[in-house]
Formats: sequence, structure tokens, C-alpha cells
Amino acid sequence: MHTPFDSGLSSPDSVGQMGVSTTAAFSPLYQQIKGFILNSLRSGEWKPGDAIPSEMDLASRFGVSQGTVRKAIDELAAENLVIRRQGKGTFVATHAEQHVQFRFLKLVPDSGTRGSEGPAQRDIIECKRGRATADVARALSLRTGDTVLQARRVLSFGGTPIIMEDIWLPAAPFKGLTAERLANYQGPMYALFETEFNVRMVRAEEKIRAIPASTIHQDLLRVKHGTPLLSIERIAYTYRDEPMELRRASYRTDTHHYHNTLG
Amino acid sequence: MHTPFDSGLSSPDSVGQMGVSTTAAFSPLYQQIKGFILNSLRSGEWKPGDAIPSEMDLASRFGVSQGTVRKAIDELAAENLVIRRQGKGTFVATHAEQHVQFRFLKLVPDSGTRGSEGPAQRDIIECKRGRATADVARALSLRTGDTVLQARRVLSFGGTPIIMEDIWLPAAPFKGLTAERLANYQGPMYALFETEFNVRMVRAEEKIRAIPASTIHQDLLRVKHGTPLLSIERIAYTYRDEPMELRRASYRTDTHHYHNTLG
DNA sequence: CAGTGGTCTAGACCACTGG
DNA sequence: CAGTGGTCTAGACCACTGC
Repeated sequence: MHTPFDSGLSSPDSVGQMGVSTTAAFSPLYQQIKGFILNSLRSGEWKPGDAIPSEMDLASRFGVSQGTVRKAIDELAAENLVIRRQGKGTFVATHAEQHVQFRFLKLVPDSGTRGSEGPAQRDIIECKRGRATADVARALSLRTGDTVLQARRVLSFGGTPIIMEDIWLPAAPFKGLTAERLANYQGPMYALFETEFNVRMVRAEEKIRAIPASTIHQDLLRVKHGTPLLSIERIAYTYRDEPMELRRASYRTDTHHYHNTLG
Repeated sequence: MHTPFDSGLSSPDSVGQMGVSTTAAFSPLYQQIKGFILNSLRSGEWKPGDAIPSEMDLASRFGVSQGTVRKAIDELAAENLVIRRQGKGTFVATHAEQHVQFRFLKLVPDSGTRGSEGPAQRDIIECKRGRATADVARALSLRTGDTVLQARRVLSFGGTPIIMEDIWLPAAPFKGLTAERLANYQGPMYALFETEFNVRMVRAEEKIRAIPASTIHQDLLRVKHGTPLLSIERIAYTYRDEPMELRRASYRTDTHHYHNTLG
């Protein structure tokens, strides 16, 4: 491994002083290196939790200086795709880590910190194979009628059901996923996707609305019919910006709230 | 101006090769420079829209290299406190710019892009001077009973009232602010705060819940009593991390939704 | 054209990790 | 101790802006 690398980057001949071609639409060297790293992440060559090659290693592969590689990695770290650890190396980010367990869950208790109510209880209500309706297909970039996996679950904190969510996954990338696997897996669902299916969720978009509780909510969340609930529609994306999960959740907000920081 | 700068940074004697003292809790040079810039922003010496000194200028002031200053400014740019413009300079960020008009408003129409319904209509319902209740005082780091400015307004898009919000401001920093000023000002409220009161909002925290419409909502948002609404409680902070505004808003989400990106 | 931010280099030393 | 990321330098050239 660590063979010298001397192709793939634009204008290798002119790299001496500035490294970027002056003729056309070439990106800066560090962008090309970032792209190379990104490709290695996408292909699964470097898996979540792995250390990526050291800065000096990459620098010599590409024939650039350490600073140029640093800038590429800096951006990836800013996007939470890798994590730098001084003295140890740079690692591919993963959902399996303790301190990022809830990176995508913005619901927090009104008082106390998250986790103060003890661990979340996860109850799978159902999990089945089905066909994508038009709206689900659109969200997941599938065709209407394509096979999808569908799950419904309830999350409880301190014994109280707080979240009900319906999850849709395209069947193809998750071949072999069963209700048992989902129900028995301890830990974040996105960690399971990483380790078992090489699907890494890196980004998500949420649409938030207020809706009245339906009869289903009435049963599963133990609220009165018509009680206002937060409705969260989330589409989660992979490294390749492919939509890989649709999630429609309903949150009770009588003891919890959705917390957001605007910068 | 541009006098040489040779104090204020730690261990100026040891700057030759590494620049950071090895003895105690000294920050890296670029952090100290970032702190200096931050102070100039806080003090109002460099105002929103102004250009800050060039990188070379700052570098020579502090006796460091351009790269070190760049790293300091990079972080400020990442925090949206300054904006870099190649060939022109680095500028103090402002709410008065077109493309950041709605940086803090996450409500978007279900279909179409923001602004497709035409400009927002702002109606001030009332604006008065009052005394902080316990919860308002806590949010704004005031004492209960301190004087606050209080405003209620409705925002309409395409002729439909969508947002009702109550706003509380500490009276002291906003001396001279009247209902007229608020009602007549065209443009974002935060831009007014910047130009007239040297108060710059740089960050905000929001708590989101679902609530039933009250009789007040019924009148102002033209919805049925009990209709689910999004409740947004926002506290906005200045450069100094002082809470300077409390805003309690109610959003109709029948034609709009709150959009959030999780990274 | 001069001035600004943007990219890149080659080399140095530091702080931290683990064997 | 060697190896990693983190900081810093001095100097170069590029791309862009505005005069």
C-alpha cells in the first residue's frame, strides 16, 4: 500500500509553483484531493471508524505539500465526514460513536439534559415489505411501485411514548434487512445501516409542521385525538447525495421540544 | 493608523519558530488574533458592512505571517461573522444584505421558493414599554421588573397571515426605539438594530413545539380555535453571547413548513 | 496597475498518542 | 521513541477587483 500517486490530478506538470492549470475550469489542488478522499469514502474503501492515510502519506502520494492535504481534510472535517484526533490520525466519521449518537435527533427534554430520563426504549410496531406510493417514490428517487421496506416504531423516554415514526427504505440497498434485525439491534439505526449495508447517512433535510393527533397517534402516543403534535418529515442522504431514507415522525411536545441553533 | 502592534499577544519573545508559550494555558497565535478581531467587532470599532484591515496589514501589526491571520479570519468567516470577497477585502457581516435577509427565518412555502409569494407584509399590532415578567427576565438575563420593549406583529405572505410574533427587547440598549420606527422601517428588523443601536445578532437558539391556536391566534392568523400551530421561542445573541431578544412566534403550517438541514 | 484574498510550497517545531 | 495531527514561517504566484 501507499504506492506513489502521480495521476488523477489535473496539470501535474505545472504543479511546481501553483499547481492549478490556468487554462480552463480546473479546481484547486486541495479540492481535487478532497474529491479523491470523498471517492474513497463513497466506494467504501475507507469505512466508518477506519483511519484514513496520514497527511504526510497523502501528500507524498499526490506530490503536494502537507498544507494542501490539510486544507482538503479540514473541509471534510468541517462537514463531519471525518474526525481528526491529534496524535492518532484522521478517522472516517461513524454513527456508532457515543458522542454522536443523537446527531440527527433534535428533540430534547424541557428540563434536564438528554439521557437524564435514561436510555430510549425502542418498540418496533411493524416492519414489512411494500410498494412505494407516488410520494414515497418521489422522496427516494424511485419509481412508483418499486419495492420498499417499511417500519413503524415508537420511542419512549422515561417510560412515556414520545415519538412515533414511519420509515421507508429502498429495498435494493438493504437486501436482507428484517424486522428481527431491526427490533433486536441495540444502538442507533444509522449505525446498523453502516455496518451491515455500507450505507452511511451524512446529511438530512427536515420539514416541520404542526398537525393534530390522529387515532393512530391516540393509541401509540397516548394523547387525545386532535392534540397538536410536531410532524417531522426527514429525507436522509448518503455521501453521494442519494436519498436513502424517508422518515415521517410525530413528536409529542408537552415535555420535550425540538431544539435548533441558527448561526 | 496601522501602527506596529507588539503587545497583547502572549509570549512575543518566543514567537520566532512556534509562537506559543510552552509554560501554561496560552492559546495558539491565530486564536489570539481571532480574539483581537472579535474585540474590534464587539466594541463597534469595525461596523457591519465595513471592510476590516487586510490580511497583510493585520499580519504586520501582530508580527505574524499572513497564513496565521488567514486562519483566524477563516474561523470568523465560518461563523458568519465576516465575509471574504476576493480582490476586495474582508467585510463585517450584516443583516442588511439581500442574500442573507432571511438567514434566521426557516419558514418556507410548501411549493415554490421563498419570495415567490411577493414581499412579506409586516403589520405591527402593538408596541409598548413594560416590565419583564420572571420568564422574560430569565431569558434576557435581566431582573424581574426591569423595563422591556414589547412588540406584537403579524407577517403575511401573499395576503395571508402566516406568522404572529411577540418580541421582547431589553429597554436599555434600545433607547429611543418607538412603535413608529418599527412600523415604518422597511427591511429586516435585525438590520435596524445594527444601524440604529449597534446591536448585532449573530446567533439564535430556538425551541419548537406544537400548540393549539388560542383566541388571539384565531383573530390574527384567521385559523379556527385549537388548530395546531408551530410555536417557536427564539433567543438571539450578540457578539458577546448576551441574550438581546426574546421572540415567541406562532407559525401556520398549512401552506408553509419549517425547513432544517441536519449536517 | 496596485491591492486584495486564494492557493501552494518546504521546512520547522509543538502537543499528543501509543508501543 | 516514532508517528500523528496542529501551529507557524517566508516567500511565491494566481485570480479578482477597481482605478
